[in-house]
Amino acid sequence: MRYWLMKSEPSVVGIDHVLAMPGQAVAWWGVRNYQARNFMRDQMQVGDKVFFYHSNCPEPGIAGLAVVARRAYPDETQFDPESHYFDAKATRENPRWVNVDVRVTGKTRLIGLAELRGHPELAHMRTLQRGNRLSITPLDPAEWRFICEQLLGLPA
DNA sequence: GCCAACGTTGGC
DNA sequence: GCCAACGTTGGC
Repeated sequence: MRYWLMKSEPSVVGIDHVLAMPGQAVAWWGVRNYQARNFMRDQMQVGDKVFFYHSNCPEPGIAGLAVVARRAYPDETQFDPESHYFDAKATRENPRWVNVDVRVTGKTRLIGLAELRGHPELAHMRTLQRGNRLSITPLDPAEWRFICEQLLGLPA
């Protein structure tokens, strides 16, 4: 079981959008970075725990809890010529991009970036590192536990 | 809108 | 394989 932080832009898919979906689950489409893709393809398992992070918005930060609900499978948007995420080099036989499904299990209070940065226990979180742009990053179990227990008052 | 940081592309 | 040019991310 692994722990992840996954970024989404709330103007595209925010946590409230996902909560309104059937099963409160969504395909994590649109990832076009190889490192992030490889995390989904090679490491993410059903049941892995996820912080749902809102990025590129007025209040960036952790907005909710989620789990991986389906293992990686081809991202449909790569095959759609109308999509911004279309990839001419991807084929059904040889897909290049994958996504997992993520199911939101609950909203949390918003833990903003400044607050996250303020805790020495989280100093090594990948998302907080200077220049980091990865939209999917692994978390240490200790980091997960700290955020759940100390910042959210929830059992980890 | 700015811009730092990083990733990708493509000529050589 | 190098690396300059360009594109993207994402906080501010």
